[in-house]
Amino acid sequence: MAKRTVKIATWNINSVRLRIELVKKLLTDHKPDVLCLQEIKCVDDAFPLKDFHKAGYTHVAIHGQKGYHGVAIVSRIPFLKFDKRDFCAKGDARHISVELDIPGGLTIHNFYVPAGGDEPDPEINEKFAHKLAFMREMVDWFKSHKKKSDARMVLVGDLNVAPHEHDVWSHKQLLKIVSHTPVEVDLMNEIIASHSWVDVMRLFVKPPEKLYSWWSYRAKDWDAADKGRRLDHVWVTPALGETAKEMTVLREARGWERASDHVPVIVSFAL
DNA sequence: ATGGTAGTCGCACTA
Repeated sequence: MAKRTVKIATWNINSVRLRIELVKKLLTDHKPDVLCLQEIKCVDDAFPLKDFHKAGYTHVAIHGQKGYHGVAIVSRIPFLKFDKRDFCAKGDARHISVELDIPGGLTIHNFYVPAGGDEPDPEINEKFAHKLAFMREMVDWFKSHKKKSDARMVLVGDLNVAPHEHDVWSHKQLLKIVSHTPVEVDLMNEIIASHSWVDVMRLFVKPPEKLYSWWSYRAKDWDAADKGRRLDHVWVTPALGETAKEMTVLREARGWERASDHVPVIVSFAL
């Protein structure tokens, strides 16, 4: 049977309502089959559904929250089911998953991991404690909920951890900065081990080449300073590793007017 | 060592 190309994009949009025109530009220019959004910053009812419907994305799964966080998956491919989980049981909307209606099936998990505040000590910073607990729960949950359909899974999102030396502009200077501390990287590696997840972005851009998906709003000139971090990720289960054919980090999107501080990551799979 | 920017919802919080 002929392989079908399925293009999946992930983007921390930092308010989907404010940046709906940028989202539409991404959909028009790159035509992903599925777009996973983080930080939509609105409740389900306020999600700009009509814009997505007009653009051909008629299948939409939303896990929204007033003002903060929130994730969604919009798709041209129908869903067989969708699910969401309240990690850490505190009412935060940071996870949603769908199963795509394609031969062989495909489950997509979309995560927005807590940023974790500034101080990398869980004893004095409860936001960092929350981040570590969230990641610990990801490890436990992925280990304890194994089923047959897990063979074909994609995990995307803003994981708020830049794990490798070349995922940050200065490994040495960021070792004590939240997103690049050893305790976070260790936990991320435990999550990866839970399903032998494959880091798709790094299949295409090998170290020591730098790879970033986020540049702070606080830099005077983000492009010239280029003090980025790779906080956004696309992982697949081993059965899908060979199916990833193309990967784009849309750096130019950081320069768009009224940009998000994250840029889209787009991967094409031959499924 | 500090402060720099952005978004939402209100005038504090998260990132």
